Amino acid sequence: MPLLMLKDLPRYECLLEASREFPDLDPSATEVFLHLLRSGDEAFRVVETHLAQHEITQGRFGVLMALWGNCQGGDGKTEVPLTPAELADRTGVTRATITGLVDTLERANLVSRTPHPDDRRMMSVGLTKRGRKLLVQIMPAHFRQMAWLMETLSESERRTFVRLLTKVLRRAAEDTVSSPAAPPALPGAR
Amino acid sequence: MPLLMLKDLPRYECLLEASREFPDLDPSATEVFLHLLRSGDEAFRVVETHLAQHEITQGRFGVLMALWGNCQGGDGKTEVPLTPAELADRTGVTRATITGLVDTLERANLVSRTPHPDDRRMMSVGLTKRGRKLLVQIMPAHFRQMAWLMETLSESERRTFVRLLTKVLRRAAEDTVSSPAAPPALPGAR
DNA sequence: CTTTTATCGTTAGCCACCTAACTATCCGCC
DNA sequence: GGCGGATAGTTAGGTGGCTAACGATAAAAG
Repeated sequence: MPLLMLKDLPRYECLLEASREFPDLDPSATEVFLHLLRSGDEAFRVVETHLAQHEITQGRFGVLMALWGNCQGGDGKTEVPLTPAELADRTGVTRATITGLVDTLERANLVSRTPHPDDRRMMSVGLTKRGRKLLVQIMPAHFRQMAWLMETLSESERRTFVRLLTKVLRRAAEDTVSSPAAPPALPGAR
Repeated sequence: MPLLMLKDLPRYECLLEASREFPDLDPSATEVFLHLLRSGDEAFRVVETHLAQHEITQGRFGVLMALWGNCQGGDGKTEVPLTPAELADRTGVTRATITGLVDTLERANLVSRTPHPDDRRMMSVGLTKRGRKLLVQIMPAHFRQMAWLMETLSESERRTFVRLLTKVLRRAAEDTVSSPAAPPALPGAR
């Protein structure tokens, strides 16, 4: 689960010292990077712990929320059954993973699979009554938890935070699209 | 792998709208939370992709770095063999996981297990020559990648960023230590 | 109409995480 | 000295992620 296998982050002086041995090491960049992964892990752990009380993992929750579909789809009426491929697309995991998650959720009677009416290759996955009920039961505390986690940040800090996170996100996204045969220099050194 | 099973983050208006239906939902808090997990995932993916070229996962890299031990231990001489329990402690995973990772690394001849001289219950895990060589080979590009990822942030932005990340980290840490029998109200609603 | 190509969901097999239980060893106490 | 509890590492079994390959179906090409 942890993205960052490092419990105690190195002190800045350590990074500085290491940067003498390794000129490529940018102390402040490394510091931000490590803090980002560390904080993400911890924030994740907090909500994961809560969801676990309902036998729900982050992956299953992602599928349920996608099916719940408040916004995301944006077309007025919210809850709409989706195909596994659409679920994979929205949650960002592979179709194979969706198969497994839907298996689990179906076993727990939280979603149901039905053949797709138009295309016999496809399935249609939708929330069951029980799934809907569980979501309604879980969400308030889930939302409260996120709110609690960010309580110490002012509105202006939050805006700044989102701006910085977005900057990194965009930068990281550049790396994906980099040409397969990489140009001579840095961008990820692929 | 992904902490956040949600590829496209909801627009702020969506969160605002949803907050009318769910009063517990704090739009700006949720926005920060989702961005944090999303950016963490992406940053992780970037370095993971690089490490994968050397048949190294983030977990194995964590173990290797712990054994390399620049700073962390802090006692002058850097590289020191560690016991599995120490590795687990420093990397933040269970001893069982360490067993698996060390198995893999040992098979690849990057680390070696030897009986601990003082205590026959313990093992002593150390880098092999090959492991040391691989690290020296990997690290420069790894450092460059982190630097590249943060290149768009000024030094002052980085300081702000670390401050905000630390704030969230500390808040999240509060949740762990919360009394098993929780006090009446919120703190994570455990 | 037939053949190819693309797409769907699933399967099989790998990896790294977890918890719980186990064996071996050490240590404190009588 | 011997015995009970703590601690070491491992094992067993579960989960959720991945890739690669598959059979079924649909759509495009001939």
